[in-house]
Amino acid sequence: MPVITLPDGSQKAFDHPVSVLDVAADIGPGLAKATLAGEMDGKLVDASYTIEEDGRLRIITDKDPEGLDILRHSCAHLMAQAVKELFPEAQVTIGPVVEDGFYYDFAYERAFTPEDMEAIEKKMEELSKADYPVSRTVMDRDEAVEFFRGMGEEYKAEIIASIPAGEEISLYKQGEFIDLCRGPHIPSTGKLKAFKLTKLAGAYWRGDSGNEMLQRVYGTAWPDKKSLKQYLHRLEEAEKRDHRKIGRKLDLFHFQEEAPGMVFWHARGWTLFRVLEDYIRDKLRFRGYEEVRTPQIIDTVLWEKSGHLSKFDDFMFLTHSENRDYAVKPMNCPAHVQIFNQGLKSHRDLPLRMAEFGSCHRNEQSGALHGLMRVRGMTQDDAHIFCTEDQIQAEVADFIQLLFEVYADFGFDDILVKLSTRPEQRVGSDAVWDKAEKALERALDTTGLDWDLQPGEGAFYGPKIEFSLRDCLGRVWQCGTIQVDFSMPERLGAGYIDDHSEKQVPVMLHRAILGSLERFIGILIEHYAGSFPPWLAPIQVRVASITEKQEAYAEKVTEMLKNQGVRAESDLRNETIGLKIREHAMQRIPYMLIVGAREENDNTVAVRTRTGQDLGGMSPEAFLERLNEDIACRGRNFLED
RNA sequence: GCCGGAAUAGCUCAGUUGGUAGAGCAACCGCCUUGUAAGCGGUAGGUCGCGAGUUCGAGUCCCGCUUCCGGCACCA
Repeated sequence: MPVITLPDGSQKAFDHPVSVLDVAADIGPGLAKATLAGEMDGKLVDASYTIEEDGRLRIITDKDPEGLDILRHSCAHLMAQAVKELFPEAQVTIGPVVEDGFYYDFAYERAFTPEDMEAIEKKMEELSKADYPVSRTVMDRDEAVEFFRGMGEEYKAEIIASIPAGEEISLYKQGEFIDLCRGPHIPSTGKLKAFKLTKLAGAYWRGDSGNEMLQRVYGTAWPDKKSLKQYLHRLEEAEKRDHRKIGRKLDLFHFQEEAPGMVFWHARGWTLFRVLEDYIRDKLRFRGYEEVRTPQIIDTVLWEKSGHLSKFDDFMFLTHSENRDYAVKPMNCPAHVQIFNQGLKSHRDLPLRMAEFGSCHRNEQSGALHGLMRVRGMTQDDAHIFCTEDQIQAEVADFIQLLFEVYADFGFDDILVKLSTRPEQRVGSDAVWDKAEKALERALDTTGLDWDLQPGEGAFYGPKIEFSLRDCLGRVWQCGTIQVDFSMPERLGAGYIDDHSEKQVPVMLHRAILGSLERFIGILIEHYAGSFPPWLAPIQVRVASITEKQEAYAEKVTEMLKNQGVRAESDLRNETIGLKIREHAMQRIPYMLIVGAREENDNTVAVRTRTGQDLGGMSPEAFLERLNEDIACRGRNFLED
């Protein structure tokens, strides 16, 4: 005779076992209709789940985040049902929920076409209208394997076979369609009213490129049509922020066929690049780094010694000249060790922090390239810290602090932090790994950040921390990193003399704040949607004359600003002021100074921002003062806040 | 690299069953002398990504390649 406690603390007593749906109906018909599932004593269950014991129940509707996930998961099943009806030969595999939607992978003799996708979506509409009840049954593991094998579903059988024997397998059935699933699911297919299939893709079975490729269909699902429409609109808006589009519109850079994955920086993009580089240089100056520069191509002998050539030869650009083989450097560390190795180092020299804006080339696989985010020619804001094991933690903590200081200057508040620990294949003793992993972990914990552990994901030479940011469509890109390296210094013969006059091998920390300047600029473009804060904007100020009579005055104002270090340009074209304003506003230039007869007469400028705010008239000097305040704080345009 | 899609003027895109390649914006040249998001008129601009094939004839159909886009895999 269950007594059920609801989230508001109220209790309901029943003299017979009841389902989640019964409880919802007892509360009200509206809630019963909205019920998708329940949470019984912290465990998600179907709406049809029978409650026999006392417990705490929460009714899940599409207003709950769990409800939305259930809706999407059920939508994946609906899609699988549609695919099986249209393509009975197709085999189902897995269909999980992802951000904003779901996907399902199918094994089929040919690839699905965009037309197939439309047909699948149409079939889903039909199946939803038919409002099939979704029912749950359980089976013994071996029974389930046989069951799916009997249906010709080899992939499902394989998945189930990998579940430990004796475990109960739950199956969900809607109409003729049956799928293995932990659940829970919605009570009937009619609950799915707002969905859309979004993209087709190939995906490897079990995520392994050695396996066959399956057909993946992505979709999105929402509680109602309005939310779906809003989501699709959000996507459209996000796509407008695409750094490749904005890069073209703002004349920042381009790519061309003859140099895939390598950037042609235009004047404005290069200005941005240099501002960013100088900004980091300035940060490093006060943190005890020394900046160096190392060769672009180095004899392959060094890359053999470092171990890179044997591991990454497919990804290195090789070149040959006068009976010598060279590699274009894919990373800077071996070169930095060469500098470290010049002259005998003492423990008093450690930690030694060596930075380089290192231009590196990696022959990334063609399918991996993605605008500025994944390139073949990149510039890392790289540095290597040579230190003792005891210095690791302090150096890491110091670096994380610096990284967050930098990211804060750009207003990033969604930084994904991951710690990757020892993989199976590795160098170095367990004692050393213990020490390094602990050091990274402690350094992370002192920051109070949320971070994820990725066991076994570290490099063979040491553990690492990764800092990732998202692009306009939510794709995650690793930017900053700090990695401990127990291997390279020894391989390349680095050493220092300790306080007992003994030779020791230093630990090397590889670290980058931005990662690659290219990728970071790509992220920045999307983050600001091209409206860079004044300190970053390639052109900060545009002085626009109203008629040609103000040419000389406009030039004078522009020159004055330029002499004060402002990136100012004048627009003296014989065009209407309306056109000039439109064009410069679209170019996202933070400030426009408009000069007509009145301004020339008063020795002022009329200040307008790219968002259309009118700051009124002021002297050029007064404007300069405000601009400099703005630039100094690195915040957003003062008029936009 | 793998699966799918795409490539037409500087940009965004149209181009029917195979029959002499189009628009808007930008550019250039005039006129206008302009007051806070597009002034008016004119001119020019293309080996339809590259290569081969089918055909009397290919932007359009077939094949190969390149690059890009969306995923997957990879990322020292």
